[in-house]
Amino acid sequence: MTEKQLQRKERERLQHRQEILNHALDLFSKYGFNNVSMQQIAETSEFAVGTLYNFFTSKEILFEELINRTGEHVVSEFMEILNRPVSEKESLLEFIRHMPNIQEKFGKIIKLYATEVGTFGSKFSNIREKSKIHEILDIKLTHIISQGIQKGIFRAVDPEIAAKSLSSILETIIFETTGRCNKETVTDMFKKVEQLFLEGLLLPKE
Amino acid sequence: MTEKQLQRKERERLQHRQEILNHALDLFSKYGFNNVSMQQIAETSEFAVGTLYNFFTSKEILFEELINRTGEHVVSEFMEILNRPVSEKESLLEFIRHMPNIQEKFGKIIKLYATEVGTFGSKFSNIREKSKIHEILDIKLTHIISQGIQKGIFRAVDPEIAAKSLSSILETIIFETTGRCNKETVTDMFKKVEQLFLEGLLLPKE
DNA sequence: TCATATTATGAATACTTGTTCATTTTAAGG
DNA sequence: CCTTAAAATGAACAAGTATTCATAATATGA
Repeated sequence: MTEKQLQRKERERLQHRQEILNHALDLFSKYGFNNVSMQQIAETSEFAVGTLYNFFTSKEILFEELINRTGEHVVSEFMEILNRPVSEKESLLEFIRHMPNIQEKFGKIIKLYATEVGTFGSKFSNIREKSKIHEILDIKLTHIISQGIQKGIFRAVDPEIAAKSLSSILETIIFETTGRCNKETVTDMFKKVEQLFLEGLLLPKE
Repeated sequence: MTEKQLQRKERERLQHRQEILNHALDLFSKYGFNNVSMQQIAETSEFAVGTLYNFFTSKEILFEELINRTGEHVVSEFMEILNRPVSEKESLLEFIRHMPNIQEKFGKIIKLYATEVGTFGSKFSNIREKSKIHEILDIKLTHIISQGIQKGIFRAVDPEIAAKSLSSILETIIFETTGRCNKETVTDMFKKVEQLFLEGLLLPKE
């Protein structure tokens, strides 16, 4: 077998693997880990059950691969935005403004992650640290807000609660819109978060 | 059989039923619907499996009873607070300040509800409208904030997003603290939400 | 104490679903 | 065309668990 053919075979194998992961993500994020059978994943991705087991040694491993692989993408995309050398206010602004893209690209995985790993994480033992979306994001946001307070840009609120507050409303919107709304609606919702979060609720003079 | 004895039997039966529901809530909220077996519920509540089926025709029905019964309690407690005849600002304030009690009494059910019904609600067909915690709460909060804006108490933010924002940070805290933190810690966290949410993040003059 | 009705029991059953593996299909190279 | 290795297949198997039901325990009233 020539070198080129080996490469093609390798590519095809990866392609098939990815196909399975994609369909699994679709199903898991819609119905939850326990409500999707290997049969269903096989049918949907047009392979036989046995084939799935040529790629993944168990259903749990398949799930963990999904989370680890995609989770790291989400985290690195978050970080890329939040590490840009701009002011703390700009940083949060850009973060919120990128949310429609994040939702489009990663809505399903974020939903799945929050539902399965966030709540019953103990069940899955091989989730890599690098893909722990929530923890990493909250730490980073806390740091940014904390800096902003020190510089007198933000009010002296509790940075950790402010970070959690931001990440939880963003997650809620991702939850509610993924697989249901068009991008325009989504963009509009995040725009409103921007106004709410960066301007505050109460009028200064009451 | 005398009248009184019938009443006692009836009371005992209800007592047993409640016992089962209590232990089921404990288990479900810790491990999730699918990760708890009827055997486990039976052992924990010190009845035989068969006895559970004298009270509930199926595992699903048991779960739905739990959600319906307790869900309505949660909703009515929320409403009692939010319907008091005080200003919009006071209303939200009292709501947030009651959260430690809510968490103590209803943390488990709120967690369970969000995890199972909120995300895969389609699986359970008999959840009563009256117990749809999220929907009802968000509508009420939206209304209050909307009123507050009209009266010039609040900034002109989007009321629906503001409502979602508040409810989601409160839910997040309930998630993170239930079964893990003492009441003092919990009270402290909600205090910080109060400051953040009612005073706003950005300084008026920057 | 006995007869009866109600409630509790848990071994047995039925069904779902994750996993395996002997067999078939595919395709590259001679 | 034949050989061979890699990949795909899906029927069969294994394990777990929801549910049933014949039997036992319990309590009531005569």
